[in-house]
Amino acid sequence: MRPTVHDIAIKAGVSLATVDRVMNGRPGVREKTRAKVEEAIRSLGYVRDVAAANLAKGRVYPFTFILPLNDNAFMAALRAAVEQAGERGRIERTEISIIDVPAFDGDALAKALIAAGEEEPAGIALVAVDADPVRAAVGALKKKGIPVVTLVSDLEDSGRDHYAGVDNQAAGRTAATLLGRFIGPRAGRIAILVGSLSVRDHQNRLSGFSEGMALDFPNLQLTPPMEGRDDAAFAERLVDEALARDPDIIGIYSLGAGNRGLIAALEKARGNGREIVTIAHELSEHSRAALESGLFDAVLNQDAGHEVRSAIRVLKAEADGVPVIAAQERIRIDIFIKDNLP
Amino acid sequence: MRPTVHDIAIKAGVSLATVDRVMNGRPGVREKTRAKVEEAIRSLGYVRDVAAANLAKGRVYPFTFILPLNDNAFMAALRAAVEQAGERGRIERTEISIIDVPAFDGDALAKALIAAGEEEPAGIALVAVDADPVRAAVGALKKKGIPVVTLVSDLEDSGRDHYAGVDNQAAGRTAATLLGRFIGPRAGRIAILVGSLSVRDHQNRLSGFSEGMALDFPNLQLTPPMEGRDDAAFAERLVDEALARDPDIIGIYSLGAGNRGLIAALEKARGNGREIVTIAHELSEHSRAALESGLFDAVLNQDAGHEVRSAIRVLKAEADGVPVIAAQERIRIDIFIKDNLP
DNA sequence: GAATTTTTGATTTACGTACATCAAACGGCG
DNA sequence: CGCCGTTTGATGTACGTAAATCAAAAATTC
Repeated sequence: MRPTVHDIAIKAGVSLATVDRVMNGRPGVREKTRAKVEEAIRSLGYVRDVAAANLAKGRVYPFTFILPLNDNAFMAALRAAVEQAGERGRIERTEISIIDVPAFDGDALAKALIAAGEEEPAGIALVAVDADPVRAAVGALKKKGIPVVTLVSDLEDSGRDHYAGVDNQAAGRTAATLLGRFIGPRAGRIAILVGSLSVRDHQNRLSGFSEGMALDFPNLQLTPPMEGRDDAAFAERLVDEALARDPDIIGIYSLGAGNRGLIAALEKARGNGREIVTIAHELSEHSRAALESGLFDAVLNQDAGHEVRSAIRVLKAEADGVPVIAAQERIRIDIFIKDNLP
Repeated sequence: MRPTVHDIAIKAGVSLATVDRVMNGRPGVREKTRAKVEEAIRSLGYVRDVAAANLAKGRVYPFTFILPLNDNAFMAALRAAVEQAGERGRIERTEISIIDVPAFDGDALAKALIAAGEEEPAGIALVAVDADPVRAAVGALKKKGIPVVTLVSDLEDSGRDHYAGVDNQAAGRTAATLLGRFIGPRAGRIAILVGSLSVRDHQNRLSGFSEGMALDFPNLQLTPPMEGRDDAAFAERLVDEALARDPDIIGIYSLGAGNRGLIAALEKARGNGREIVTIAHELSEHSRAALESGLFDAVLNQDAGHEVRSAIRVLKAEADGVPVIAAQERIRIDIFIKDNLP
């Protein structure tokens, strides 16, 4: 059997109460006694039974997720994943509340963070916007001892405990390699469709992509990125026009949301006998269908469910003061082609 | 607050003892009363606090993992993942014991299963070998009410509760698409390196690969599979010879273990100015280096850690009679290229 | 209607930990 | 020595569930 607090007490030759004082950092224990107890803990290999501890504390973990009001498929999936985690949470003693903030608005996010901190939750997860007020707000939360995890989009130099998301620079490079190799030795131009260049993730993807292309595929030239605003109709027109204007476009990298418009444009191109090698981001109903029909050649994906669950695991671990298994928390860049769809 | 058994008792107008009888399927409750209690459970949305229940039961989950004595990198990783899960298990109240069996020996595996069943564990995970005695043994375990999960390699029509592993047929098709597209329109021959054709997973991969190639890449012909026995030196010689014999080989699909020999052969080929597009399985130290140096073009991977953790989650859920989240338990076929290495 | 069986209630203990309270022992100080 | 503050012990309650016991009530049988 695993050792319990009783065993510790006996081994250390003290009472249960003293063990409790040591274990929970309560005052009124002589340094010498504390050392004795800690030695007993070490030598018996005692590990606190977290379930029992939480039961005793009657503890629930109130976590706050701050999500942008951004209605693309990925954000919808992310929100759904958080809500689902909230429902499952009854078993796991988590109580997840969601706070909505306008998308890409650093000041609003910072305000929301501060407000969320007032409630003294056991942890906060946010889809970060790269702005100094946000950084400051996160710093303030950390100073209050509240675990903070960034979700999907990171925030460097903010003191956040963890980033539950993918390396977007690497994602861009991955797209470059796949696109270049799928196209082969042919020369031509590559169109790039972004959501908005004001978003940090997209910037990173673009820079990784440009770097990878320049390095490995001199036969391919990049056209200036088109900002589709994650709006299907608008993106469709942009792609239509680009393809009409430039017959040398043989590949497209779409690194934002709004795949529907792109798909519509590609369908028209195919109707005209033109096949464009295309790589897009985020697996959804639409991008999945596009993979299966051959309109998309590959889709890079970050699993929203994994990200949310990872964020919760990390927040819980931080709240419990338990170490996290880093390998389990690394969010992968998934490559999907028509054959390995889940 | 979430409802407790007390709330159920009050709501149903019965005593705690009766609620307990209903919840744990104990006898001595009239059908009418049982219905009343169940209605109260439903209407209050009661969910049993599993942590508290386990605490009360003093329950530990003794799980048995039956692993083949097979010393390739993947099996080593799998074993390590199981052992690591065993150590973490103290917190999660699992107690994992590992039983070794000779690789690919159906009779030995069946015997081990029966012996493991005698101990009445809370669940059994096995790397299945496709043989009737194994099927029968699994059937017997199920009849005893012991949850059974297949790991890495499935066993159809055996009544196992779950398969924690990838779809190897799909993996083969994925390899075909990647290899064909990386090679492009060139004509040539593809060499295939398997571990052993007596292994079910490899058969499935091969069949998926052949199918995918035949369908989409008529410019590429497959040479008969070489059996490398997962032995580095032997595989190296096989590949050396094949490349020397056949100058038209422009691609290799290695679907087994023993990547080291393949890598050595590819290095020599590169020395002779010959670049072979290569796709292999299982990410390891060596295959990772090969990706980075460009000797491998892609590696398909199943994450041993995910598989083990998934198997444990499922076994625990089965033991608790709790539903599993299917989406979380699906094991992906990971595609790695040099840019998205974890 | 009495005897018997089945169903239900009331109550207790336990799991491993947290937390609070009160008493006792200890130390140093004047 | 007595006083006072600190350290430690003893003890009890709680968390939500499991499991057991014994008594009481209800339903069934003859």
